[in-house]
Amino acid sequence: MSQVRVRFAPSPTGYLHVGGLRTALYNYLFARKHQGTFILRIEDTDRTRLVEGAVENLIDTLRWAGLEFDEGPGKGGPDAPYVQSERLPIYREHAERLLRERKAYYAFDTPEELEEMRKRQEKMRIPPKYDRRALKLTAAEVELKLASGIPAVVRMKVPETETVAFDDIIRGRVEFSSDRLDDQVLLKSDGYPTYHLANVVDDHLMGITHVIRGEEWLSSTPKHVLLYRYLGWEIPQFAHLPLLLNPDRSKLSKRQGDVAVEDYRAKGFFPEALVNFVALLGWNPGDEREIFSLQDLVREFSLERVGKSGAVFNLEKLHWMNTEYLRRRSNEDLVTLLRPKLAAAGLEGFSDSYLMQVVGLMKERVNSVEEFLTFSSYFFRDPGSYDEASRKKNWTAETSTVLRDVAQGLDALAPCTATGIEEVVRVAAAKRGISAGKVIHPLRLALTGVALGPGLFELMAVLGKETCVRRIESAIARFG
RNA sequence: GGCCUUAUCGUCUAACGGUUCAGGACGCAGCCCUCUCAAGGCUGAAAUACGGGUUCGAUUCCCGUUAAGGCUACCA
Repeated sequence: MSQVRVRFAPSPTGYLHVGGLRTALYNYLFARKHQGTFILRIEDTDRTRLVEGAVENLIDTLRWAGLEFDEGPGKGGPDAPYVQSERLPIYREHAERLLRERKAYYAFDTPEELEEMRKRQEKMRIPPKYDRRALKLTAAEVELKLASGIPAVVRMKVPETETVAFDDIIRGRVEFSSDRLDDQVLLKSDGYPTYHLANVVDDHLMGITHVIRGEEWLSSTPKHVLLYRYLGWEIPQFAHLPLLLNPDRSKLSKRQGDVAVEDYRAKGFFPEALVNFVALLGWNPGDEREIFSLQDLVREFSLERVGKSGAVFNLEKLHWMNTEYLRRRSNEDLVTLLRPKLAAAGLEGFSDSYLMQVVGLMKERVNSVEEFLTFSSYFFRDPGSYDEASRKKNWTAETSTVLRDVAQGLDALAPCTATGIEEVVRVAAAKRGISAGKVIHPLRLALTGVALGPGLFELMAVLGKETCVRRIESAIARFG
């Protein structure tokens, strides 16, 4: 196999889609696996859909995910520029070549005329397709229209009846009959190319060996094959990836949940977890391993093991995956990640050793760094409210009396250790002749405001006795 | 409507004609552990869309049906 060159070619319409992330990932893995080159190319040929800052966002998100590209915008490379809007003359040149060779032709139809034509065809129940009225124009008529500045497009001339076939790495041989193919617009009236022209021209000029992209492109591939043939170019290998799906099995869309990688990033998912998760949507190693670092994936990946059917983007498994990665992080790492989130919530001034203890207690109970705050805010501030169900169930007539005993016992406790605290609590319970549980549950409520969390004595040792006593007193003041 | 693609537990998937009561994972249920919640351990329910072939033998190959999805733009 000659030197592998692959590309990820998103259009900058705002954010990186998780489906795009997987496409980028598979391209990246394939390139690295074969010591090839991974190229980022920006397909910004639709001026109406441009979004400010989208390219920077795309690059930033790719970097976050760990997918470094070798050539692309901002990075340069032998085939620069890698932004299609900066390559307009190249597309025009090739369009003109096709024009000269009569493999393409000018058309001057207005959007209204095309719309009308489509409606008529629909009514007659025939497949909507350009009727080639522009081909009836004489050379002189075309010249005249061009000269007078009437908006013109260049359309490719698809052969009447011919079988267009190609071999897809994932799907095998796929055949189309050319009479079903439309005379695709190649160059728009604003001078920009359509995807089809720009894509084929760039893939050839950039020496792309494998086109790895989503299945939504499968139907337009015969047009691309025809274009390669018209231009006399070698056809790259195609690999059309199965789609990522909504729970209802339609193509993954914004309507049914988060599709932007940055949404998951903002929610605190680890890049390794998201990457690992999407890698397994359509690909598997053939055995029962599921946790893979990017390096592992590079080693194991192959297009041959990519499946054919669409995969539902299953949030629950992503959560599990993220939890797996969280458990694997060191407590030090987690403290480092937690600190800025605390600061953002206006919670500062905690020592590393304090946060290390919090992380130690909560690590097995949270699924993301965010959850250290949402599930255990009581480590960082006194409870603002108390779980009502737990209060009703656990706060009895004798509670305040026994908690006062506990507070007193804590005051007297010299080294405030978990075992020492446990002793205090059990002694207080014994003194009033009640079970330890009768103390533990209301005590937890008084200290944390909630009914769940880590072992109470460890938790109290971390909070420290001043905080514990203060919270006990304020709960007693509140509930009597 | 036309063209193309796809079809194993709810979901992600394994089994590339034969040591398969169809394996694993997520999720779910139960039990154990236990001061709660988790974690952990154990157990369980849960699938080859349907109908024809081919074959000694089909989840696996072929055909049809059905269903789902994609495409059908001067969007990518």
